[in-house]
Order: sequence, then structure tokens, then C-alpha cells
Amino acid sequence: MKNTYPFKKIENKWQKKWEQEPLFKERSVSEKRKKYYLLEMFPYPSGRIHMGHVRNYSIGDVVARHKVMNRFNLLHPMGWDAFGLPAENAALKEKVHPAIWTDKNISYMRGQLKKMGFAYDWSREVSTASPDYYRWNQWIFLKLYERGLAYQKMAAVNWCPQCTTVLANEQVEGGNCWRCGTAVESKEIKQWFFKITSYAEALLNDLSGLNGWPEKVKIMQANWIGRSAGVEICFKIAGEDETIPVFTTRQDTIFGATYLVLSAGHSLSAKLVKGTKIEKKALEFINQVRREKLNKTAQTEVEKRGIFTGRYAINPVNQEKIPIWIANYIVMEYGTGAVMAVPAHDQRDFEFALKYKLPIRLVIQNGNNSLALEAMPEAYEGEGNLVNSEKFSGMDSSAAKNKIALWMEEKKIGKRKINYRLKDWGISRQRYWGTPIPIIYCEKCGTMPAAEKDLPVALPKKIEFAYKKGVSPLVADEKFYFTPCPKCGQKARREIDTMDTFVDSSWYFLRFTDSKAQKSLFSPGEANYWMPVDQYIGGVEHAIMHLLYARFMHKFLSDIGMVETREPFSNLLTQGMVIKDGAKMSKSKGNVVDPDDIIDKYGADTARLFILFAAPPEQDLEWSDQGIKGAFRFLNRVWRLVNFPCRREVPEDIAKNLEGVLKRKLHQTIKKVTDDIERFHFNTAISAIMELVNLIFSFSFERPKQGSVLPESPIMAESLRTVVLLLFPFVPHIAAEMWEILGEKETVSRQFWPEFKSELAREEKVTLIVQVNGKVRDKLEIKAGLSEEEIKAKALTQERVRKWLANQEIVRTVIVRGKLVNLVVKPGQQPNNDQEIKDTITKKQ
RNA sequence: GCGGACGUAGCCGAAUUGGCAUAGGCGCUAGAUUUAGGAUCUAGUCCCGAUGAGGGGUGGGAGUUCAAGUCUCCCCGUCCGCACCA
Repeated sequence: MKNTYPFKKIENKWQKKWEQEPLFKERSVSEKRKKYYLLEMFPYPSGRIHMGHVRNYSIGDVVARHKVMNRFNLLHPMGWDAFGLPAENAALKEKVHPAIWTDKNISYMRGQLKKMGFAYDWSREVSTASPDYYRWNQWIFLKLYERGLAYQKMAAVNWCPQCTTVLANEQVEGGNCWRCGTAVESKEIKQWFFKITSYAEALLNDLSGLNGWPEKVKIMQANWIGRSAGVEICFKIAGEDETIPVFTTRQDTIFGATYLVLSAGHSLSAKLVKGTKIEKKALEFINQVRREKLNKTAQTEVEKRGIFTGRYAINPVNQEKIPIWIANYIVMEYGTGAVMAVPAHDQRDFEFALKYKLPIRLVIQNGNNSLALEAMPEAYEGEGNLVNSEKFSGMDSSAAKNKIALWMEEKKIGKRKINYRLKDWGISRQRYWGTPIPIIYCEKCGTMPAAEKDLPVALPKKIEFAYKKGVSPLVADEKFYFTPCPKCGQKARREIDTMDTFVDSSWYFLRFTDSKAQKSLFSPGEANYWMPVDQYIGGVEHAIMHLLYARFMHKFLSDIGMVETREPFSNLLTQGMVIKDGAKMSKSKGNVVDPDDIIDKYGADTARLFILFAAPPEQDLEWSDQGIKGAFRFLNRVWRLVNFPCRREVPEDIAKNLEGVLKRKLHQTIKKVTDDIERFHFNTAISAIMELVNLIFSFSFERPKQGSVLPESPIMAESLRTVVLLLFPFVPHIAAEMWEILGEKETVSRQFWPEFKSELAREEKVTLIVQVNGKVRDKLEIKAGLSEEEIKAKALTQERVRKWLANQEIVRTVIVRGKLVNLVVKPGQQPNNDQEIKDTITKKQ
């Protein structure tokens, strides 16, 4: 395009200036201004920023600049979630060390963020891969370990026997290894866990206090935690001392339990059939179910199948002998992995019982006693009144639940229990590029935590990746692997697994409050000043994992006295994806737009403006090349506002409107833009500025080529200055340059946000619409402040209204101040102007 | 299956509390200007009707209300999360 504004020159110039003189200087706790901690989710240094980053950080930057102009003491940091698998994969593929690969990416991406003009306090930059940072991961681990919240247990992992390696869930495709296609097996290995479940209750309860979070995210977290209250009941195995505990939330249906089911993974499943005739068949079934479980591609429900063990359990409430089955529909990971089956009142049990001809017994009757076993096409899962339940018959479900639970506790056959869907957080990764777990195994002393003074347990720089498949590469480094026991000094082995990178990101927001701290992970004073994060912005894909881990970690750090707040993020904005041609941008789809190309062709301001204007932040945003051009066109148009000469003399007719019309619009725009930024409606804020710019151009009175001549007057000058100030948060470079062109000495970022004056925004005349029976018939220009009588009288004199009143009687008049008059009529006599106002409803706006 | 969000013009979207549906942008049409262009300016742009009066219109259907894009119920469709959770 020709004749475009010199965005490259301008953006370069101001980025250099801002490098010398950042928007935020180092802020301190002692500052008197109100604090505001603004945070966008920090990126993984994958190599280049993508449009999702551009969107995320453009949103944040608007808020940042707006807050600075409103004189907040702002914390707006940026850093790098720098550990992770891609670096290690790149190391294998490109023969480059993960640290070098990561550092190179960080410095390129940092440059890209600067090219976008994002205003961060770079003095607080952190990289989670730096020993200064990850040593505190290790410190946190030790504190968790001290309190029994970090522990080791055997856990199933995905294992590829061909590659002899552990696979992440994401690397299992249809039950097969993503690399070699071999069927993945489940393998039990010892792993470290964080006991997030002991915070389940707090994580759930405190959701209700998060008023600044999207309802959707809170619901997702609540579902993920999955609390359910019930009873754990012990069923004796007939002829043995051993019992099988089952968990149920429907203890009111226990008299209807007609069989007991174990999951295939249950330890008793194999044990119960041992030495019996069906042992071989049963074991075959168990293995088959395990394989199916692993192969999780089948998102649809598989057919229920099971096998009778030949053994029986005793229902503790009535001593009834019920058969024990093994079935594929029981989840091992939830509850106890065993379930009492009540086919009449659970659809899954119902289907299973029908298939295997197991007895079904009705024990809950619905409200109108209309349930009959023979006529039931499906289980009745609702509540009702108990029947066939001995002394509990006749009670309603909720009363019976209580009574039965108490009675069981008294008789010691069961106890009330809360179960969670949430499981402990497995943090062991058999990888190099992560935080080493600070644990030492000594043959004599056992599992020993590293001493605090020995932190960081540094990741060795030299590493052989392909030493031994399936084990962390750290095993190859003898200097690392073998270390003296911190207790007895004997030769001992280090833990060679590293931590899940979600550990790194679960507390980085706290590190930012004091990122240079050497003696502790951060000083409580700084953290308590800045926390909580006032506004957190990021993708909704982190609704569960990251946000749950961060809340957990924050609560733990709060419990050990590091920070006072109980929740880390008081407001959360989840921004939508950037999509193109209806799909998320991805290399495989070939629909990626590279931010660098857009910056090069149109400039950072255009990229920012488009992405903020095209859709509100929470919604997905469809990339549009035309839309980018539109944004660019607008900036060129704005540029012309200050780059053509103004005339001294203003024609009289124009001057008259300038004072009234322009001034009012100016103040209305200030109000709208301010409100819209505060509620994150950037698209409408920008459209309001566009309207103001359009109005300013409508006052131009000579049109030489390439532009317009604007009248010179105080209100015009004020309008131009205000447009620039309002634009600054969105498009800072062009705004800074225009501010200078307008002859202002002090830089635009030091300016106050324009002040809205309601008396200047008020319209002299109000346009009321006049409705008859709810249909718009006319518009009425009236002076503000007329009485209802006057308004109605005026409405009745309008020719266009009278037409609709012929042969009608006015039965009601509704007046909404400043908005409308609605005359409700029905056929009758013709009204006259003296007719009394009857049944008038007045509403204030 | 359960939970949630959403459906407005040719396209992106606006309508904050129930009060003129479609602001702003894109695209399109016509004209002006021009170094003939992916520039700029002016006018127009939901549908029917004749450029009028008027009528219709926010996925479909019903309801509440003086008044419904907005509230209630039913249906259709799209997207997201979880998924045999006892």
C-alpha cells in the first residue's frame, strides 16, 4: 500500500525510548498508590510467539497502560515456563543442548514481545529453568515432604515395550505408541506424588469466594474435584474373615443389593478365583478388560460384561448371601474399586442384571407408588420412599440415608465417608529437562531428603540422552547419580526423575513479587503487598490443571506462613482462541499466521488493534486478512488527524456545532471507553473511538488531496489530545508519536487518563420515542426535564401519533424517563388533549 | 449420558438494568478524485413494498409483559468440559 503512515520508523523509535525509560520503574512496597498486580500466563519458549500470545498479551497490555494512566502502582511481569519436553526432543533431533535451545528461543521471543510494544517490568523476568528459580521448587518439595504431603508410591504409567520408555498420556494414540505403533502396556513404577487431595475440601469450598472468576471455570474445577458424600460399607466374603469395602452414596438402597461387583483391577479379583475351575477364564477376562482400559480411544460406552467368581459376600444389613462378580464397568480408581449392585435403582447395574439374569429387587417407591418391577424399562434412580427395607421401610430416601448411615456406624458395619474424583498429583517425570527431585536413597538410612543447604540440586550440564531407554538420562551422570547420604555420609544414589513442569508454574506468580530473592523463594513482605493477583489472563485450556495446581500450591505456601492470602487470583479472564478458516491455527492445518509477518507488513499497532477489535476477549476470534487491513486503514486515518495543517479561521456554521456536538460526544466517548476497558469490552471501546474520529472528520471543511483540513479551535485541540490518550492503551506507538506531533512535551505514558465530566456529556435535548401499543410511531425531541403531563400532551399532538389514536381509547400510558412514551389503546372513543392521564406507569432509567 | 456456553445482516460483531434491533468494522453498490491503485473522499447497504404509507424480522414454537435479542417452558443446531465416579 502506498501513502501509509511510517509505522516502522515510529515503532522503532518508541521501542528504543521505552527501553531507556520503561513505563514502570521498579516499584516498591512503600509506594502510597493503590497496588495492582496484573499477570498474563507466561509462555513456554517454543521458538516464536503465536497469535494466541499476541491476543493474550495485547489484552493485558491495554489493562496495564490504562492502570498506569490511572496512577496505580502496577506490577506487570513476564517470564518463561522454560522446562519441558520439546526442548529435550529438540536436543535429540537437532543435537543441541536443551539449555541452549531454550535460551535461544527465550531471547528471540523476548525480542518479539518487545516488538509488539508490550510494557513489562523486565527487571523481574524469571526463567523456571534457572537454578535460582528451580532450587525453590526443590525447597517447596522438601517442605511438602516434611509435612507428609510429598510421598512415593507405585503407580501405573504408560509403557512402550519396544522403545522401553514411559509415555505421557498425550503420546499414546489409540492405545499404541506414537513413535513405533507398538501396543502400550500399563506398568507399575514408583513415583512421587503431591497430596493435593488433602486440600480437596478447601479447593472446592473456596471456589465460592472467587467472584471474579468465570462461572464456567469454577464449575469445571468443582466437577474435577468431584466431591461425593456417602458411606463405606464392609461386606464379608462368605466363609472367610476378609471383607470387601464398597463405597456408595445411596445407602438407602442397600436392601436392594443383589450382587457385588469388583473391578478387574481389584486385588481380590484374581485372588478370589485362585485355584477354582474358572480361574483361567477369569484371568483371561481380567487381562482383556485391562487392555481395553488402556486403549482409551473408545469414548463411547462399551458393552457391560462380567464373570461370576463363584464366591459370595454377606450383605451386612440382612446377612443375605449375594454373588460376587468381576465386571468391566467398575472403575478401579474411584472409591474402593468394588461396588454393591442395586439393579432396581442404578441403570448400569440394571443392564448388567438383565444380561446375566441376576435378581432385581425394588426398594425405593416413587411418589405415587406406581413402580412395578415387571413394568420397569429402566432403573428408577430418583429418590422416594423405602420399601422391602425392614425397619427402614416407609422412610423417604433422604431421612433413610441419614438413619442408615448412623445405624451402620453404630453397628460398626460401615462409616460415613467423603470421596473425591480428584487424585493426588503425580509429579515424577523420567526426563532430563526439569527440576531434579531432591531425594537421596541410602541403603542404610533409606529415603533421605536433600539438606536445604545443599540446594539447588543442580541439573548437570553435560548429558547423554540415549544412555538407557525408559529411565531418566540423569542416571548416566555418575557424579550426579552417586552422592553421599546426607545422614551417614555413605555412598548413596540420587533420585533421577525430575518434576512435572506444572510444579514450576504453580507458584511463579509469587516469585514475580520478589524475583531477585536469594535467601528465600520470595519475601513474605513483598508477596503480601502484591498478592493476590488482581487480574490473571490466559487461555481456558488451563481451567483445570494449572489453575488447580496453583491454587493448591498457594494454599500450601500460605499454610507454612509464606503468604497471607488464601487464593492467588482474585479475577480471572479466560480468553478465546485465535482461529482461522474455522479451526485453531496449527502447523498441520497450514492455517498459521505468523505475528512477525503482520508486524512487518502493517506494524505492531495494527496487529494489536485488529485482535482487540475483532471480538470480545472471551470469544474465539476468527482471523481475517481483510480485518487487519481495516485496522490499518483506521490507524492511517487517525494519523491524518494530526498531519495536515489546520486553518485558523473556522466557518461560523461549523464553529457553532463544534462547541456543542463535539464536546458532548467527546465526553460520552471518554465515559464509554473507560467503562468498556474496565469490563474488558475492548471491541466496543475501539468502536466508540472510531465514532469520535468519524465525527471529528465530519467537521473538516476543505478537502485537498490526501486529507482534510480541520478547524482550529480549543475544543478541536482538546478532542485530538483526548483521542490520542484514549488510543494509547491499544496502540501505544502511534499514540506516542501523535502526542509529540501535537506539541506535547511530556511523554504520553505519563499523562492522566482523560477525565469524564457528566455535565459536559449531557444532551440538551432528549429524543423520546412514541409508541402506540408498543410499536414505534414517532420520535419526539424535547428538552430534558419536562413533566410527564407535558410529555404526554406533546406526544398526543404529533400528527403521526394522532393517526393511530383515531377511534381509540387510551387505557394506559407508560413513560420511561429519557427513553419512551407508550400509549396503550383499545377501540373506543377518540381521545382529546384534556383527557386525564389514567393509570400512568412511570419508570426511572 | 451429565455439566456448561452459544445461535442477531453476506461476514466479524453491538444492544451493560426488559425500552428505537443491527452501533463500529469488513465486504458490496454508485459517484468524486487520482500518478488508474490493495489509496482517499461522498452517498447507499436487514427483507417485502414503489424512492411513499405500511408490514415483517434476532435458530423454530409457545408463554409472561404496556413492551422480549434479553425473562420462562418446549424443540432444533453448534461448540466446550467430563464421561460406566457407584
